[in-house]
Amino acid sequence: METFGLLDLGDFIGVEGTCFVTKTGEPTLKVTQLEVLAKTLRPLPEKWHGLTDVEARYRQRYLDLVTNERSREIFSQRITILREIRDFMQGRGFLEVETPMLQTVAGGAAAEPFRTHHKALGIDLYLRIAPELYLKRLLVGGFNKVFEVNRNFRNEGISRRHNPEFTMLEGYWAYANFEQMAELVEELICHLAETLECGRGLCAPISGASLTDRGTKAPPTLQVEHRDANGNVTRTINLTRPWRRARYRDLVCEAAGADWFDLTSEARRVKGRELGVELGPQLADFEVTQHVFEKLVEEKTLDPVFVTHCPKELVPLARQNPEDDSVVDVFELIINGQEIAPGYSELNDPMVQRQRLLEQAGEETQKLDEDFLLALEHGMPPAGGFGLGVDRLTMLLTGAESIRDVILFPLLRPKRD
RNA sequence: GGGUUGGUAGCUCAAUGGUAGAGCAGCGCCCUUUUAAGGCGUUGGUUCUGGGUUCGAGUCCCAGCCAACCCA
Repeated sequence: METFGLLDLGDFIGVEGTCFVTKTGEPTLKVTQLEVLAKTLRPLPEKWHGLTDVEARYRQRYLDLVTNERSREIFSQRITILREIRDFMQGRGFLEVETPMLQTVAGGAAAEPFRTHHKALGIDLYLRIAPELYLKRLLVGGFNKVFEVNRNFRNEGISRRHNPEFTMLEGYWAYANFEQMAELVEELICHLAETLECGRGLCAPISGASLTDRGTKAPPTLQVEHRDANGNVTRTINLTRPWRRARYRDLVCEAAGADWFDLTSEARRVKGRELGVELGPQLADFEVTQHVFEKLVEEKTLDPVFVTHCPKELVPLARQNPEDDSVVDVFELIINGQEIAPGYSELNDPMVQRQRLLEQAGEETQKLDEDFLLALEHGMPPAGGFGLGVDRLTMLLTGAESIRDVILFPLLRPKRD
């Protein structure tokens, strides 16, 4: 019994005994054997306030998880999301595949890669910035429905929305187009939202997001509520289907005036600045419009919108629209003020693809993935493709304000002392 | 990369330029229905780092490190 006093909060112990209820009604154990399984040397953070220092929460995630229930809950929801993504995609006949993380050419996106080196081969390799070019090789190989959910690496800045390594879902579907991909993404995200609602009884949110399914009468609604630390709803995002589809051009006109595209270049700049958009002097016309789009449409859009018919300058690698060659057959899904998922009718013409990649590579022809182009020359079926950032999706569904709150060990600058 | 804010005990936070404190945790004793928190007592500090101003710096100034937020 003296040893009991030597125990500290945080020790792991094993006990044997019989259960009983005290006269005050408290269920308890009459302990006959007690064994220390592990001894703590350091005290846990205070249990009432928990660990609130943001830096400590990220650097010593284990303390955050031990102390803060909300944090455990977010990661549990993330795990559910990943499991349900796989279940959903496999249920629709997509094969989950694994493609190289180490690539000789970092293709499939416009981003700065991380470089590493293979000793035995004596060559530099890149950590992938996207799996796209390998998944398309699989389309050539006859895998008509494939997906991969795994890490991408981009050697760029760190922010509330960016971590250098992040988890991406990409899916490709032969003989489908971007509109069918939009449908698929819409069903997938709604499925995830509904599933998290089901798990609610086990891990009811204290703060952050909750999902409500209001009313059994038509039309049923599906909403995500984001809450602050006091549990007050700060934002409600309506995920009820069907989601809006709108053309890029129409959305710009809604925000900046129906005559936007009739104005002269100069008049557009003036009007853009009047509307509060900062516009540098060197911008091309399509960039001016894009800035207006980002500030006045994207950032203000809470509920889901599939933006279609985007100008080809913005998405140079996509397939052009058959009726209007100034726009491309893609969608950008916007929810909660940010891009969540792009989708494409994929380019499968090897000649056009080579030309576009050459233009993109410019002087740096070593960036040309000849092996991928060779694969296309063997014939890739027309296909729809999409990408979905799992971290940002988790932020949306859990109400996390920072990507660091949905990544267990986000990259921080190391402490020196 | 630029701007703003912050960094004090294990944790949460105080401290007009004038002896670095409190609550919780810890430790000791007492009490025994204690949904964070029963009572009394008590230990605990390179105030992020390095310079400077000053009789005197946690506080003011400069530089650096780390972080958060905003902007590019």
